[in-house]
Order: sequence, then C-alpha cells, then structure tokens
Amino acid sequence: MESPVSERVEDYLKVIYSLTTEDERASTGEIARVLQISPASVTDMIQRLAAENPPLVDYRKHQGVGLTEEGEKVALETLRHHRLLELFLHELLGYSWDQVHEEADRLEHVISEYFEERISEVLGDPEKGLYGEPIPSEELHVPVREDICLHDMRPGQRGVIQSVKDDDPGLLQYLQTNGLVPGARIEVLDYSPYDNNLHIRVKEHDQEIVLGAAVTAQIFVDLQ
Amino acid sequence: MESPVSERVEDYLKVIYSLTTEDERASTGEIARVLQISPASVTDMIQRLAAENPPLVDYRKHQGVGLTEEGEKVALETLRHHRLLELFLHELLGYSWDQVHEEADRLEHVISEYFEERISEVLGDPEKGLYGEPIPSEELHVPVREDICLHDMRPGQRGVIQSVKDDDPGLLQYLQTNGLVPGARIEVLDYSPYDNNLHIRVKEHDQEIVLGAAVTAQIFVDLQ
DNA sequence: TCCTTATTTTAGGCTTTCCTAAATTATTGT
DNA sequence: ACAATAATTTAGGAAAGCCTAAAATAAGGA
Ligand SMILES: [Mn+2]
Ligand SMILES: [Mn+2]
Ligand SMILES: [Mn+2]
Ligand SMILES: [Mn+2]
Repeated sequence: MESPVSERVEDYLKVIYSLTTEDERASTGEIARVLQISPASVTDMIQRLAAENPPLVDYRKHQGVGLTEEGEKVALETLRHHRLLELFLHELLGYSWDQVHEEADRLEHVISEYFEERISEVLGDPEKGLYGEPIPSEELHVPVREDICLHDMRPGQRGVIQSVKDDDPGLLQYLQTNGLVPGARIEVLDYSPYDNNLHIRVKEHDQEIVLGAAVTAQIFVDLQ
Repeated sequence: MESPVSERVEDYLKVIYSLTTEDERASTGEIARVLQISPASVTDMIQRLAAENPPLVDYRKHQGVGLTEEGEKVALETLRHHRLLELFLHELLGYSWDQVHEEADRLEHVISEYFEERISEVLGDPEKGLYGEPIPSEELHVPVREDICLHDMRPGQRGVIQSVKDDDPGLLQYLQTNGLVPGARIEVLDYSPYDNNLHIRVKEHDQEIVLGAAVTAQIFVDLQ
C-alpha cells in the first residue's frame, strides 16, 4: 500500500516539517511562500497528500497541515540525505559553506540508501551537520534540542552558537565573515524593542555587531 | 531561445546517441525497447524534440531519428556526467563494478557543472571510464575509437579488451568473474556460424570460454 | 455584533510524459 | 506485384504539478 513518493512530495513534506517545528501547524500561505508557488497549488497538493494511504499529512480546511508519522518519516529521511550531502560536499569535494545547500537540495531526492550509507561512513557517521543542526540518525531519530533562537535572547544573556539556518547563501556568507558560526561564544548587550535589533558581542572575533530580526531568527544558541 | 532540457529528454538523447553510434539512425522501436516504454510514447516525444528550437533531433516519419548538433551536445554532457559518476562511485565511495550504473543513471541529470568539475579533478581528470569507454572531455570532444566489437572477430584474431558495455549489472558480474575486463588479452579460437558463438582464450586467466552473441556484442577490442 | 480584509479553497485550464487501441505505412516473401 | 505481417503513427485519455480568476471562509476592528 506504500506508494513511492515523488521528489516534489519530499520537498513539500520537508517544508512542512520545518514549519511545524516552529508552530503547531503549517499554513497554506507559508508553504507557498517557501516553495515559491501559488497558494492554490499548495492546497491542491496538500489535499492529495492527505488522501494518500496511509495519509502523509493531517489536513483540515482553513486550519493548516501537520505531518502524520508516515509523512514525518519521509521528511526526516530527506533531511538526513540533505545534511549528510552538505557535509559531504564541503568536506570531500571542497564546496564552500554557501555553495552546498542548493546542490544538496537537488541530490537529496535522488541518492540511494546505499549512497547515504557510504557517505555517512566516509564522514564518520556524523551527528551534526555543516551548520550545527542535528542529522537524523539512520533510524530517523532526532535528538531533542534545547537551544533557543537568538531572536528571543535579551541583554545580559550569553551563550554558544549551536547552529544556523542553511536556507540563504548570501546570509551564510555574512554569518561566516562575522564569525557567527557554530561554537562562537556570544553575549547580548542591547535590545531595541521597535525594530527587534540585537546588539551583541562575538567573543572569538572580539567584535560588536548589531543584528536585525532577519538575522537573529536564523541563529540558535545554547545558553550560558 | 535555448529551453532547458528535462531529465527525461536527457535520457532519450543519451539512448539515441548510443544507438546511432551503431547504426546511422535509431528507430522508434529500438528506443522504446531500451527505455522500456511503448513505441507510441517514443513517437510522441521524438516529435516534440524535433519541434524544439533549435531542434534536438532530426526526424522523418517511419525513418527513425538522428541527433542534431544541439542534441548531441546534450547527450555528451549527460554521458560525461554518467561516466565520471561511475568512476567516482567506484573509486571514492567503494561501489562495486555492477552497482555504479544504476546510481549514475539517476545522478547524471541532477549534478551541477561545479559538481562535475570537482569530481573530475578529484579523479585526476580521467579520459576513460570504469569500463574503458572514453569520457567526453569538458568541451565534449570524444576521441575516435578504432576498437572493434568482439562479436565481429573471427578465429585467429587476437586483441586487447578496451571496453565493455555498462548496461546490465548481471552481465558485468559475469564478465568480471571471467576476466573479461579492459586490458585483458584475448584470442579467438573458434566460431560457430549458426549461433554466433565465439570460442576464445583469455590470456590473463589462462582459460578458454565459449561466449554467445549477447556477451560478445558488449565487448570491444583493439586488434593485435 | 457585523463588516472589511486577508487567507484559503474551488473551478477551469495548461504542460509533460506516459498509456491503449485503432489507423496507417513499410517490408517482405511469393 | 501484392498480400500478409511488422513497425510506426494518430487519437484519445490519464496523472502529476503547476497557473489564474472567482468564490468561500475566517479573523479582526469598529
Ligand atoms: Mn529538495
Ligand atoms: Mn536514506
Ligand atoms: Mn539517466
Ligand atoms: Mn557538465
């Protein structure tokens, strides 16, 4: 009864997975924005995913979607591929930090389980990705994260950057040149309530910098 | 005016390329057999390829197809990806001789030019593939081959195996276990005209073996 | 509460790639 | 040369993913 899942379906499920780690359910509009397609197309696809058997998403009209266990499995499998590939491209083929994401986003759907197994072994069965995010295990377990978003930190708080989002190559460039990489120790110095700017110090770079919400929302920190 | 080419179109063009190195033009039926789809579907696709601009194939009803310069370019680009990938999977990821083809057949459509460049460099810019076939250069030049098919050899002739076809994993297994690999020196001892069997000796294995047409058609030899 | 606005869904349509069945064209043996 | 057979093409249709425009629904402010 398990119909094979198309590349496009894997992309939808990955996006829904990522959106539902932030909110309880993902809305049609958010999914459309991330995938850069029309909301009508998203409704269309979501309804098909809910009609599969077993269903891959839990859908109620005008109430957004969540993943079923089956759908989450597919999302995590794809995410594991993605993160192993990013590491692989960087470590073994010399890709730069901001080059890996786009290539991994295509390859993730196409590599076999054997390919996954081979690169995982060559990389030493890593548990964290290029940007510090956890890599789902072979059995698709994801460790619980206790890091918080830099966006939610306030003056006086310190911490160590655990991970950054991998979506935007330009931003990754920016983060790297400013030392905002996993392992960096930071301290929040000031907060502007109107624009949500954070003034922070990066220990390693011995440098102070003011970051807008577009940046701070992409960085995750272990406190203290 | 250059529309991007779909994965499926790349597969069609690759098949037509391969068929037209044997015969002048490729027939609808042959293409259908190789791609394992109906002849009607092939006619359909071929007509679309001929209607592209620039056209990717040269088509005349009931007379088969050939590649245009444009179509050949796409085929060679894909073939270069395929052969570099096969080598890469074998040399760097430990794939066996008969495992690489299927994976390469999927990845070939998805890797970027940068990926191609990186693996080519890691492999030392090879000019021959895993099975001895020439790899089209970065500029898509293919050296002229002067090897002949073992199928066309007759008793008394000797030669060195240059390459074998990569299509059938089972056959590759068989060839490898019998020492029928690039570099092997062989001599034709006998020929049965009715079944086209060839009785040959493999120097390296110090062994005699009788091969049917299904096998001899897959092996290419430099004479003397 | 009720009306305006934003979001979502439905309806209808397009492209790509495949299918089967029927029609057409080419080939071949006599 | 021509009839039988084989190969190819046409016709009609399906599924997956996308679109725009219009309709329906939900949410929020007055
Ligand atoms: Mn993807
Ligand atoms: Mn996997
Ligand atoms: Mn292929
Ligand atoms: Mn290329």
